[in-house]
Amino acid sequence: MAGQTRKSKQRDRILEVLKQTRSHPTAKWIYDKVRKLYPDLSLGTVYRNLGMLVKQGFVSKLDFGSLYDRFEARTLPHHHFLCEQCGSVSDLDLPIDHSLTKKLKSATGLKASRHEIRFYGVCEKCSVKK
Amino acid sequence: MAGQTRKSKQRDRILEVLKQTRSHPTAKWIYDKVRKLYPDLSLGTVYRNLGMLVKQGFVSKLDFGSLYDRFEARTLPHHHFLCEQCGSVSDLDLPIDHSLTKKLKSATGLKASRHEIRFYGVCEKCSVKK
DNA sequence: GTTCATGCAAATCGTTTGCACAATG
DNA sequence: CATTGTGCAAACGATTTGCATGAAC
Repeated sequence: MAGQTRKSKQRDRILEVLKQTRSHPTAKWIYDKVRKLYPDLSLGTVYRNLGMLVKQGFVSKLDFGSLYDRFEARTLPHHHFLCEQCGSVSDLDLPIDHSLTKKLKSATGLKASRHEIRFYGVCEKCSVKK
Repeated sequence: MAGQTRKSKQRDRILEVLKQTRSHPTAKWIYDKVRKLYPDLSLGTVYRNLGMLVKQGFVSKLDFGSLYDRFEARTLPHHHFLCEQCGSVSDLDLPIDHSLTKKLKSATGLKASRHEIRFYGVCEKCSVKK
């Protein structure tokens, strides 16, 4: 009843391609890569397999939040808390630590103009609901 | 030739609604709110006006990255650098500062299980291209 | 009156899903 | 053979866009 996972050449290749890149590709990019070996591959298969690989923990989906655009009338930089249960986003009033961008510069040479910290957890409302 | 921006009741109301909430609403949510006053409002108008307000700096669009899902075969937590020019995403090897979640807890009471820092700037490749 | 903003509907685009067939075990 | 994975195409859902009409100036 657990539902088995069978081997699939397509899935193996998808994971391999993903392991061999340092970029953070989209499904389409992976599709184009893998299609060189399996020209009949379909995008749907890529999405399905990525979903399985994420579920199995071999792959991370970069969590850029929900599918929806979200807006706010608060323009100054600030951090966010994202509830993993209800998907809500809350502003945080933590002070901005400007030394972080300096640390980034000295460690990597990259010049960032700003940064945002995203904390992930369970918000108060959701932790009350058992 | 600059193209003028005229006053519009709909846009005023959209900004007002956005200013009065502490949440980070979607376009649809705003649409439903504003429609109580202007029942003929269309979603397209909401999107158009949000775009204008963002361009004018009155509103921020929460930058959750591109429309596309992005994947990576790197499962351990790490930070990211996002290029504002070419949209590329790079992994960073900065150490994870676990004291941040403790600071969050003592400042707000919120318990985060993890966090991610996103630095925004111009990547090396793009800063070379003039 | 000229130009910009609106409402409506159709188009777009990334992602998901139903289905018949092929591959796995 | 029983079940899972695939390709294909259609469906889906958020966002964008073309167009005729209405509002701003």
